Amino acid sequence: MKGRPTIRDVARLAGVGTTTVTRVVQSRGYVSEETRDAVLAAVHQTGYQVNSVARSLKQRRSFVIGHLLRSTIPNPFYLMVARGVEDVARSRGYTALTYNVQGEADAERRGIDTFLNWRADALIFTTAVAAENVDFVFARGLPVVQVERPKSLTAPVITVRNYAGAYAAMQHLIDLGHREIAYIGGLPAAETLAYVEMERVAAYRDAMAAIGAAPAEYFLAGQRYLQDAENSLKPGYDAAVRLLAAGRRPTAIQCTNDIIAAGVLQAIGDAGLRVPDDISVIGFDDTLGHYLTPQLTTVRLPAYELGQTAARMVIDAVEGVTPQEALALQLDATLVLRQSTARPRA
Amino acid sequence: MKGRPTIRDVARLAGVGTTTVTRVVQSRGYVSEETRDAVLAAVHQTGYQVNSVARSLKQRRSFVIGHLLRSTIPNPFYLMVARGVEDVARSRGYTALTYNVQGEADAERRGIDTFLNWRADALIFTTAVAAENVDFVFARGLPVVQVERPKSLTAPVITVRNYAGAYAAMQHLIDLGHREIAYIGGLPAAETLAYVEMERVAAYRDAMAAIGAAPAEYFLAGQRYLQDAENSLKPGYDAAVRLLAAGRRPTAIQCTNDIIAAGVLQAIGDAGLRVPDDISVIGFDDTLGHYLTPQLTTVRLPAYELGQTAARMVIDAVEGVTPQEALALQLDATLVLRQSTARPRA
DNA sequence: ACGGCGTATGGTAACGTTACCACATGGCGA
DNA sequence: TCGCCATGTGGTAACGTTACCATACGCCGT
Repeated sequence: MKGRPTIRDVARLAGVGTTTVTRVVQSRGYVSEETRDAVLAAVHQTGYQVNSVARSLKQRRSFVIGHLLRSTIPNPFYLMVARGVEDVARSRGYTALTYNVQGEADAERRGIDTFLNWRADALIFTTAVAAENVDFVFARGLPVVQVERPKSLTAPVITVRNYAGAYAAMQHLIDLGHREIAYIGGLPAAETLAYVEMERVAAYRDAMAAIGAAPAEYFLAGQRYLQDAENSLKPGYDAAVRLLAAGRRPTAIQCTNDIIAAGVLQAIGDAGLRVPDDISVIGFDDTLGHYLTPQLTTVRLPAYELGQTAARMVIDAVEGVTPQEALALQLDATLVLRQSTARPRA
Repeated sequence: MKGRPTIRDVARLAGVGTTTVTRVVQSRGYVSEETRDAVLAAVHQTGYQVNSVARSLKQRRSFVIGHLLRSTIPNPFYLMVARGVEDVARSRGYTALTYNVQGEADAERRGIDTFLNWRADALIFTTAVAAENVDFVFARGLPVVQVERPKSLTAPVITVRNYAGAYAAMQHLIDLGHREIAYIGGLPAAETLAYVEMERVAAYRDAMAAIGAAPAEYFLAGQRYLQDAENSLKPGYDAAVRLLAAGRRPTAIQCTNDIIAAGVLQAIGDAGLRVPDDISVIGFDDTLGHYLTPQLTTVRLPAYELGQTAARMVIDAVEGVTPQEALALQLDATLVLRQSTARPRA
C-alpha cells in the first residue's frame, strides 16, 4: 500500500494540470466538457478522493461543524438534537462531528480545543456546561450557538418556550378540574436567569395563582440527581412518597421531567393508588412518556428542530448570510395528551 | 483578527528555530531546560496552539478515532458505548469523533468517506449497517472493529454473550417455577450468522427443550419496527394482546428487548392483569427497565465496557502493539433482577 | 590526539491542496 | 484593425507542521 492517490496522480493520468483537476472536483471555474470527462475518468480509475486535511490547511477552514453534546445522563433528547444538526449540516455541504462532554467543564474545554485546532467552521453547544467556555468561543468570533439551556448570556441561543409549555400542561390539569396540584422539580441552580427550571416553576406558580390556589412545590437535591439511571429515579420516587403521606393529598402532580415522573408513577403504584384514577401525573421532555404505564401525558421538546435551527443559524453565520449577533430564538414545546391525566375523583 | 499564531511566531519570540518549538510542544527529543522554559513562555504569551490540520497533513495521520454510531432509535445504549470509546481514546492521546449514521447504509458510507478523507487512524462501527462498508474499510488495512452486531464476517468484532445472557434469564424464570414461557422477538433478518436475535432465540429454545416444554414464539415484523418511539411500542403491545387472547396463557414472557417489554407491560395492564402476580415479564438490554412500572427484570448489556474495549483494540492495532487480526471478543451480559418476575400463580 | 557518542539546535524540504497569476484562443463591437 | 471579454488551461507559491539532515560542543575511552 503506497498511500492514496493524490491530485497529481489524477492530473498526470488525465494529461492535465493539477489546477484543472481541482476545478473539476470542485465543479467551479471554466473547464471544457471533454477535459472534465477525462478528469472524471481518471478520478474514477485511480479511486481518488480529496484529502480533506490538505484542503483545510490551504483553505483555512474545514466545513466541519463541531457539536458539543452535554449528555450527562444517556438521554434520547441529545441524540435527536444531534440528528437535526447533522441533517442540516449535510444538506448544506458540511459535516457535523460530535464531541461528548459528559457534563464536565474540563471535557467541554478539551472539546473546544479539539475543534478549534481542527479549524471547525462553527460550534454548537447542546446544553453548555460552563458559560466561560461559550464566551471564550464567542469572543474569538467563531460562529456559535447554544441549544436549550443558555449558559453564556452574550452568545446566541435557541431555547424552548418552557413557560408556555408548562403553562399549557397546567391549563390542561385545571381544565380537567384539578385545583390541588403539586410540583416536583429540580432545584434551580440559578446559574443563569433563563434556566429552564425557573421558567417551568414560574408557569406553575402563575397558573396556581390564576385559580387562587396555593402552590405546593418539592425540589430535588440540586445538580447531581440526573447523573445516572440508578440515582435519577429515586429522588422523584421519594418526593412522591412524602407527598402522598401528607395530610392533604394533591389530585395531580406536575413533574419537571419524565424521569422524575417515572419515579412518581412507581411511588403511586407502590402506595396502592392508580394513575390517573386517583391521581393525575404530567411529565416534561417526552423522553420516556411513551413507554411508561400508563403512558405519560407530557410536554414534548422539539429536539430535532432545535438541532436543525441551530445548524442553520451557525451555517448562515459562517457563510455571512447573517452576521452573528447575540440573538435568541425560541421554539414551541407541545403538550402531548396520553393516559396519565384525567378528571379528579368527585 | 489576523489569524492564530503559528509555530513561527513562537519561534521568533523565543529566539529559537521552529524545530525546537516542535520539540518542546511534543516534548520529545533533546531540549535544554532553559530553552524549553523560553519556548513555553512564548507559547503562553502568544496563546499558541498546534494546528492539528497541518500536523495531520505532515504526519499523515490524525490521532482521530472515527466512531460510526447506528442509533436508529434514540437509545441510551449508543451514548454509553460512545462514552466508553471516548474515555479510552482520550486517555491514550486520541480524540474520538462521532458520526451518526441513523441506520442508513448511505449515511454510513458518507461517514466512512468523511473519516477516511480526514485521515482518521481507526474506525469503530457501533452496530454497522452494511457488511460491505465494514469490509471496505477493513480491506484498506485501516484498524477497525465492529461493536455488538457483526456485519462483516471477516473484520474484528466485539460482541455480547447474548446466548448466555438470555439463558440466564430463562433459567431465572424456570427456577421460579415457570414452564409456560413465551418469547417475543424481532424477526431475525438472518443477514449474519451471529445476529443477536438468533442467539437469544436459541437460548430460549434450548432452555425450553431442557425442561421438555414446547416453545411459543412471536416475531415482530422485521427490520423497521425499531424506527421511532411511536412505532416501536405497538408491535410488542399487539403481540402481547394476541398472546393473552390465546387459549392457554403463558405464565411468563421473555422479550428480546426492553422496548418490546414496555409494550407488553402496557398490554398486560390494559387486559386487567398484573405483573408479576399474574404474569412475569423479562426484558433485554436494560435501556428502559429501570423506569417502567414495575421495574423490569432484564439483561444488562455492558455498553460502556463494549466501547472501552473497542477503543483499546483499535488503538493497539494503530500503535502496532497488536496486529489487527480478525479476532472476536465477547463480553458478559448480566441478569438484573427487579420487580417484573415472580413465582407463577399456584 | 582522535573517534565516537550523547546532547542541543537549526535549516529546509516535503505533506496535498488551492489561490493567484499568467497565458492563450476566439469572437465581437467600435 | 484593435482592444476587450468570455472561455480554457497550467505553473507555482503558499497553508503550518514535522522528518530528516546538518552542525556543534563536550566528554570519555583508548
